[in-house]
Formats: sequence, C-alpha cells, structure tokens
Amino acid sequence: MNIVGQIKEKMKEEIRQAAVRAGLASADELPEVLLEVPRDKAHGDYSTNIAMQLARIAKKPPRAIAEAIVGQLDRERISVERIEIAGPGFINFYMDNRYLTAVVPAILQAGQAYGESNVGNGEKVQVEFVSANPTGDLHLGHARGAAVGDSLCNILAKAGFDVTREYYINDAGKQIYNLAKSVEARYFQALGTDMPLPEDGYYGDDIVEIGKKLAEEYGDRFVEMEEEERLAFFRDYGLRYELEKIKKDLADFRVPFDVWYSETSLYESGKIDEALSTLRERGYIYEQDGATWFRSTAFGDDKDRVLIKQDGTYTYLLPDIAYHQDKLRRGFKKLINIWGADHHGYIPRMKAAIAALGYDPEALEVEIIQMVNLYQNGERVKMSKRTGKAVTMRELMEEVGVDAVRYFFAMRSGDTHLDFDMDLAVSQSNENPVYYVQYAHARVSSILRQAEEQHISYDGDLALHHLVETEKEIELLKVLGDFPDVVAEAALKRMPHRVTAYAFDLASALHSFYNAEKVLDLDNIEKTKARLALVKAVQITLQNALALIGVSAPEQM
RNA sequence: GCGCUCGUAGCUCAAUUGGAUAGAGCAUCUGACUACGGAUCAGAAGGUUAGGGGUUCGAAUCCUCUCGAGCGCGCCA
Repeated sequence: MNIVGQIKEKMKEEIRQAAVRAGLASADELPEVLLEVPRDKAHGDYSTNIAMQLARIAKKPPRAIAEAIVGQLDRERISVERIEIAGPGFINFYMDNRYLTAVVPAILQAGQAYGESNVGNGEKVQVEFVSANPTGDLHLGHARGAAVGDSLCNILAKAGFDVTREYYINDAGKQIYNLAKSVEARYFQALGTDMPLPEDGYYGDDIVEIGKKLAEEYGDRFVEMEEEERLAFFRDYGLRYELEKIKKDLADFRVPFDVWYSETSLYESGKIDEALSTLRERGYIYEQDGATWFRSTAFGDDKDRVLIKQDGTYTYLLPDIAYHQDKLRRGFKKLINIWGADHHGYIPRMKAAIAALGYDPEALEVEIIQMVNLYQNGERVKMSKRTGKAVTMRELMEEVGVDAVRYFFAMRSGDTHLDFDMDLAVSQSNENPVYYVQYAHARVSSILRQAEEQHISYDGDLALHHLVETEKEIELLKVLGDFPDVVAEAALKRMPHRVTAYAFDLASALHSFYNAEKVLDLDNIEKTKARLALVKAVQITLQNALALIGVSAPEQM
C-alpha cells in the first residue's frame, strides 16, 4: 500500500548490504542509513550521507567510501536509473520513476485508509489536552491547544497508535469555590442587590449569564437560604453550565474526547490516598511545619513540594499525581500532556512524581504550546482576567470559521510564539492558505463531476500505463506517494504541522499540474481515464490529510 | 536574581532534528490559453539565521557569553 515507503526501505537495505559487502563496516557497526529528499532537485530524487557517517568507522575519505558502496549496489532491484557522488560524499539517486505508477491504484484501493501505517505498533498512548478549568470561556490559547492536540491524536491513530483522548476536569479545590462565590455575586446583582465579586473571582460574561439564568429560573429563592447550601447549589449549577459550554465549544471545534476525567472522582475513589501511600511507602514523603511534603528534589526538581497544607487540604499537585498514577495503571505506555507555556515550570515536579511512583519518567511527554498574541486593528490585544475580556474560542469560531482557525493553528509548530492577526483571519481572501488547499479539493471535485456528466470514469489500471510521461505527473505521484511516510513521521516526532505543510504541498502540486496539463481530453480517452484516476487519488489524499487536521474538504466553494 | 521557551526575508512562519546554494505564504514587480473553477499558474526581487566566540569534513540547529522577547519561580490552580 505504501509504495514510496517500501521503495525507500528497500533502498536503505540495499545500501546497508552494499556497505557490508564492500567491507567498510560490519552490520553491527553500521549507523542507520538515512535517506533524504534533497532540497535541490539537481541532487537527485533521494540522497544519503552514509559515506560521511562511515568516514570515522572505515577510516577512509567519504568519497572513496561512496565509490565502494556504489560499486556494490544493484540498481535495478531498487528502481534506480543513475547514481552520482557529489559534494563531500553524498550519494545521489536518480530514480526510474516507473515504480510510481503503482501509487494511484494503491490509493484508490485504500480510500479513506490511505495514509495509515503501523509505526505505532498498537502502543497505548494517552493524550491529555485542553483541560481548562471549568470556570470560564475557552479562549484563544485553548483553541490552539485544542487544534494541535486533536490533530496530533488523529495523526497518532493514523500511524497505528492506540490513542485515548482525555480532558482532565479541575472540578475540585479552591477555584471551584471561587466559581460558586462568583456565581453568587452575579446572582445577587441580577436581582438588583449589589454584591462584589470575590478577590480572585471570575469576571467573565458567562458568569453574568449564569447569574441571570438563576434569577430568572429561581427568582429570589436563594436569598434566604443558608450560605453553605446556596453555594453548594451554585457550585454544581455553575460547574454543569461551564462544562456543558466547554463540551459544546469543543464539539463544534471538531475536537472529540474519549474520556472526561473528573478530579473530584479521584477523591471519591480513594485514588488520592493510594497515590499518597505509594509515595510514602517508597520513602518520598515527610512532614514539616505541619504540612506533608513530597521529596521531588530526589529526582531533580528545584525544591520539594507541599502535598497537604497546614489546614489539611490538598494542593493541586496531589490529585494530579494521583491522576497520573491512574493513567499509568490503566496501561498507557506514553502519556502525552499538552500544556500552555505558563505551566512549563511544572514539568520537573510531574516527572519527579512519575519517577517516585516507580515508573519511567520518560513515559511522560509534555508538549508545550506557546502563547498566542492577538492582534486586532494592527494593535496587540492584551488579555485581561480581571475584566474577563479575552477573545473566546466561540467568537473565534463564529467570526473566522472553524476551518480557517483549525488550519491556522495546525500550520504552526506549537513551540513558537505566535501572532494571530484577527483582521487577516477574518478576511476571506486568498491570504488565508486554507482556501488554497480547499480550492484544490474543490477543483478536482469539479473535474470528476464533469467527467461523470460525460460518462467517463476513472480507471486505476490505465493509470499504470499512462501516467509517468510528464514532469507534472511525476511530481504529483511523488507527493501522493509520500503521504503515509509524512503521517508516520509527524506522529513519531509529535509534529502535526508537518501534515498541514503536506496538504499545502499536495495542493500546490495539483494546481501546478492542472495549469500545465489537460485532464479531460475527448480525443484520448485512455489518457483521460488514467488522469482521472490520478485526480481521484488527489481528492482522496487531500480529504485524508485535511481530516487529520480537522478541516473540511468542500466539493464546491 | 534564577529557571524554561524562543529570536530566521518588510510581515507571518518552514527547514526532513548536524547536511549540499536557508525555503513557503502575504506584501512588491513582470508575465499566462476569452479558461476541465483565475481563491490558480510561470517567473523576479528580497538574508551576515539577533550578535560575538567555540566544537567538525559540514552549524539556523550542539556548547559558551552578550543583547532582546514571552512565561514561570506559592502551603494558588
């Protein structure tokens, strides 16, 4: 199914064997053979730097090593037409591109499955992302985390990992008390009684909304109620309201979760106590100043961390440790946490916790999503917690559109600071690259529609004999064939933006082909059927690529 | 002050994780069949990769220092 991947593997193997046959190194000494697509087409279709890497081991100059390897290569076996040795010792391969004809039939056969691979080997991976506190609206930063996280999950699954997507709900602790107090204040305000918000309360419009709703639904019923009872009600009500809103926002943003994991459930199930006793048994707990401490410095953290405060309540860290212990007990081999940059200081203590629990800290991978700066009317818009004024994810979706927002975030690498130009995103011009890719899909769809109207169908078998004739065809076939490897690479390196870049490259290859060659040609039906198959393959691959990043593939625009 | 993440074309970002002449989009400039959809294509111009030093066959990438940006440094979450 993966034609290009297979030929690359074959080439690597052949190179490896050739190096051994040439007596340059034993199979054990040989470093991994890297096969790259050179930036410059003049350097061939593929290139390897193995000769330079072997220089030290074989104690010979790289170019001499390259000569020796090339002398041992069986070109026909690996569809190589010509080999050159260039520069300091690169071996450049010029392919006999006929092997590419198999790409189109393979894609047609695979359909939606095209791009799948098994590099993940069914490994159980858990990805926790967004996990915003249910105390306010999701905003710009959450949108970035959601877009990157969801894309990564899709890509991991496509590459053969067994992925579970999880959202950790911080529904316990002080911030939820503050939520209840904030709701209370807004409720009284809705009834016309002046009540200030608590010091570290939540100022968002959503809380105002909750206050109004409560006043409308229940009138002044809570005014006379005992404060404790009232707050308990407001807490549950606010929590449910916020959570439902978050779920709705994420669903509309096309981000599904398998598990919504409640922090409160950790208290109820006793898992917090379990985590604490695990740490105690393993000797990483001590008491000091009336508090209970975790000796995280034993694993490289800056300082030890308090788990149970003087007043007997838990810090946020303890339930988090329990949560991660639970994740590991559920059998996940990798825990990928996607955090905002403001939590990066938290990594060492979490890794320490995992080690202290008796697991390999490498099991935890934290992907940091850098902050998003918002620009509007050419000016930086500062987010303010105080006034609750921030661009919400909901506003973003409504004003910019889900496709554009998802594409924009999926296109960036996540670990770099990012400027989001609201005006640019809103303007539906060709400045937004999402339209470039979607247009390519609409274009191929249009061709296929017209072929259908003229009762001409695509034919994958004919594609085997009529496609490797022009430069544009070959280019398109190469890009199409790359897809499974690109997805696999993006999964292993946790770089979802690679897939977005790929979608763009494929669209570019299609547009270029389209402008150079005619697909529908009534004077040459066989060629037409073959090219229709090619176009169909592009449509399938674009759909699959866009699906991975959560962007729609419209048939018309 | 200490730590983490960064700094690449006028702007927004890439760069196959140490590879060959650092690439795209937008903006600017020049062209394209009265069109299988021009939201496209072909081309031009644009760079001391913040700066200095180091490591090696080879550095945007690794080490070190300086400058600049963001974020952390709570018995808050």
